[in-house]
Amino acid sequence: MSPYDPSAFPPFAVTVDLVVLTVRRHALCALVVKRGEPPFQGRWALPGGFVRGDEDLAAAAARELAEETGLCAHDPGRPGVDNGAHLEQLATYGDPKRDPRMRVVSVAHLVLAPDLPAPRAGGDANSARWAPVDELLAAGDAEAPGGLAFDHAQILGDGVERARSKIEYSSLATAFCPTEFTVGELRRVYEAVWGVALDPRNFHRKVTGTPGFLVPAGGTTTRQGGRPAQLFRAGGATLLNPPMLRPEV
Amino acid sequence: MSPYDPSAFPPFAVTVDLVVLTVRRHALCALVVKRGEPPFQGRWALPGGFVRGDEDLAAAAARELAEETGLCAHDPGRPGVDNGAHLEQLATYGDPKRDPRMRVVSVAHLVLAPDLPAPRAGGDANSARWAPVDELLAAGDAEAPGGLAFDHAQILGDGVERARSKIEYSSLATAFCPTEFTVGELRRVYEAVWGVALDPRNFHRKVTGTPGFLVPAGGTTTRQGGRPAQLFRAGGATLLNPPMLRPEV
DNA sequence: GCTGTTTATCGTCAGGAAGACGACTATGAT
DNA sequence: ATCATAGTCGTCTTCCTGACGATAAACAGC
Repeated sequence: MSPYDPSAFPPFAVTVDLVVLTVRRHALCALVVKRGEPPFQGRWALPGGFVRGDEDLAAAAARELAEETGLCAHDPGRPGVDNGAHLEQLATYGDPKRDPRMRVVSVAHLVLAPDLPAPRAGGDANSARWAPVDELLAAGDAEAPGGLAFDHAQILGDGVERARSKIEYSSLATAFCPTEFTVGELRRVYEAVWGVALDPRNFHRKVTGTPGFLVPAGGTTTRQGGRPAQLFRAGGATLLNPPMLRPEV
Repeated sequence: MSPYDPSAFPPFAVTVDLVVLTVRRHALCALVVKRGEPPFQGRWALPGGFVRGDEDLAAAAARELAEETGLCAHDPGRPGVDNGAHLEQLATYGDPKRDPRMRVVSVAHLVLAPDLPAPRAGGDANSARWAPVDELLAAGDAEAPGGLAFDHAQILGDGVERARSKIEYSSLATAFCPTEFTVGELRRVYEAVWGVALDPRNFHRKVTGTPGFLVPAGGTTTRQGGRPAQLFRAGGATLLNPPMLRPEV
């Protein structure tokens, strides 16, 4: 068969879906939007949309992210503005039955963002919200009445697992923090993402002792109450060696 | 816009490409096939092909793998025969210009296989071979005369990097070994994949001391020369904690 | 001002893991 | 018999981590 005869392959629709994670009030939260049309009308789903004909996958993800949140994604693959969120490709989902209407292959992307103001979804604030991932995943998949649409529960679970493991050996946890942050704020990020309590003294020793992880920003803040804490910025290091260790069990 | 109006999205072709890695003669090698038609006619490329209309992505990858190598892939996602190779999704490549003829989105998969007999490619042995990844990557990308076709140098590089990092914290290195193997053979896998020399004594202590990594198979072999070595099988553990450490620099 | 509370930061100590490397063992080759 | 090769067991030092005591600097309430 000729691999490029247009009749030799079936047509696919390609979409991007976004797992946008942030830490709000000590909980790991994901952005979900309410579906306005069938199937799964009225159900919550991950934001996403079709890839355009002349558009790269990462560009499509960044465009959808900007449309949904106003965030400017910082693609680590190419230098540029980094006043935004971290964006990386997560995985691709292509089960023939994942969309009941047609064959859709979805390239899921993972976004890690600092705490944001209330989400906007094309101006309609009622149709988008931050929801704790524990609640979303406990609600089950699309078979369950309150579960996410399509296979989005699976996608969200994969994204959360990626985030949980990636902050172990990279400095990505800083993507959940504002530009300047304290060691305590960074620790609360780890605690929220992993769902565990960490020893503040050992955590402080670890992160300040890892070269390139944090650089002092020169000020202090007392926004958490208690003794003023030094402010830091994310350092140049992206890989932590040795890694942060997630506590057992 | 209606997201499911067929006129609202452009048509894509979806393919799977395979990064099939093995260890041969102390070198990490990848399977490449010679292209029989333009573009890049006569150049080496990764094996792959179109996803069928009713086929899951992993199934398409397993089918292509079987067609190219006769290997039976062991998808860790679902239980089944595991007399074959490890297969996992790697990443998806969708640059609008990655194929000069049309819009093709390729879902790359990574396969780790034990050393195999000479490859077959549809019966034509001249059109497929194992090549050391160092040579393939040193040859450059599709711009260079001897480089891999399309963006396959990029895909291969990503697959190699995934394999290099994944054997650190998982027991995946055993996927490069036959069913029964010695500690020395497993060490040579790590040395080939990482391109470093490891201390045989510390390596032996590490792998035999990690619970669930190796289980004794009950025999010994002398196929490497020297003192007979105990034979092991891969144990049930998939995640190594603490991980194997790749030496610095 | 004083006291209690909260958070940040520094220090100490014991246990474990890893790198460096010595020593011994069991095979085949000469 | 001797040597080369590979495998296996120990030792020692160093570093990292977890557990946890102690001090520091802010604020709230009396």
